Amino acid sequence: MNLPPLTQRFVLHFGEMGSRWGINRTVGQIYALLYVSAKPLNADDVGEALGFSRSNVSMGLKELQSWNLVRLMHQPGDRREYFQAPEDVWAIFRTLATERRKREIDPTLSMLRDALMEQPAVTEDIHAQARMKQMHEFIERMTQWLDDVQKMDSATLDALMKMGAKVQKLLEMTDRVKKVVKNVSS
Amino acid sequence: MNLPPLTQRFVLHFGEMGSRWGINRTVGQIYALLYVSAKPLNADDVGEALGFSRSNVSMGLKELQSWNLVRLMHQPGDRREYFQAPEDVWAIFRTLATERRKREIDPTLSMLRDALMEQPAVTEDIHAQARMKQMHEFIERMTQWLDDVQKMDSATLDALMKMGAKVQKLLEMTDRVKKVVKNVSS
DNA sequence: CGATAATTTCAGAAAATACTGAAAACTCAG
DNA sequence: CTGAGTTTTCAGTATTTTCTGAAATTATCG
Repeated sequence: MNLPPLTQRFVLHFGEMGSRWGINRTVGQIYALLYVSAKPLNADDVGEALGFSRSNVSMGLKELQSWNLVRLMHQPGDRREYFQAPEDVWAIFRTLATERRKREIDPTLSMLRDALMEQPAVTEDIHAQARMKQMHEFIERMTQWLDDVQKMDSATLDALMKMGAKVQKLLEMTDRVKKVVKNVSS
Repeated sequence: MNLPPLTQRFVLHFGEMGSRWGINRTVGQIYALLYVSAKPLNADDVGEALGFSRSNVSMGLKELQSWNLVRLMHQPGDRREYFQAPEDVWAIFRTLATERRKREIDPTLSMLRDALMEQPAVTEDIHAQARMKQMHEFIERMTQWLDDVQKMDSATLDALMKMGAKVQKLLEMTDRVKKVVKNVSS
């Protein structure tokens, strides 16, 4: 690996981090490299920059494509495929959220739904089922909220997050306003 | 493994899921078992229920403790340690968020901060640093928001999430109200 | 303070995962 | 259609992670 110092630090860090997620070191490093690169890179560029075999890069890029995390493009007069990460960090985050949900949340929800339909046969399973119900409700609410949030554009989301805890105050205030309006009109 | 059917399905599912997160199968299964159990379990209970060696259970429980995901207790007249998962799913989620942040986000933030202080030496690193700045700002905003949210109690959070997209409408409405108030009073 | 019960550590075995080079498959210009 | 350029597949190897049993450590009872 022979990268400029800042890039190298970033790439190595994401390699390590990758393994804490389900993603492996190779994939983490490839994504980090694409993320900081000014120009799209082809598989050979990536392999050379990171010191991976060509086939390993191919696997890694395939994985990233399956996550929708890289865009594939072509340069005029060059047959090779070039890859780049999206510019917008918000967009990357959204993709990540969508994909993780598809892989982790949805299967869990479906398992829970199935389990909730069954009639528990033994005492222990009665309690277990009650616990599953709690978890199911929690996840349903969480994903419903995520759906709502995903529909907003980046600007609105940004505004909402900047408000942070103030949303709570807003909630209370709105409550008071509503009451006043009601009193006046009646 | 000899568990009642619903419990078994749940436990196996979380074992598989565990490996998609950084958590390994054993730890996933142990947590699932504790989560659905009506009573606290000791290490032998767990080992027998899941068919793991005593030492493996010990490792798994230690891991879960380091994540603050289990509570340790004692039964009167019994020397063994008993473990249970918290009742409140919200609380579990919060712990998970806190811990993942400590392990994944904070180190990344600190790496990014360091990298942003440096003077890039080559052209590529200038662009790389700009990208890191974007990521840093995004994560800062995200974690600030999480901090705010974590401070709310479960009920408020629940209300907020139920509103979902309506928060946006609320935002717009409040804007109008403010303008009206301003007009009236001037 | 022993003796006993319970937990933890740890070296090595077993299993799972990642990585490579070589070969196969695909793509496209001529 | 041919063949050079490119990407993908895959069997075997290397590496990492998980798991176990035995031994060491710690805690508690009498």
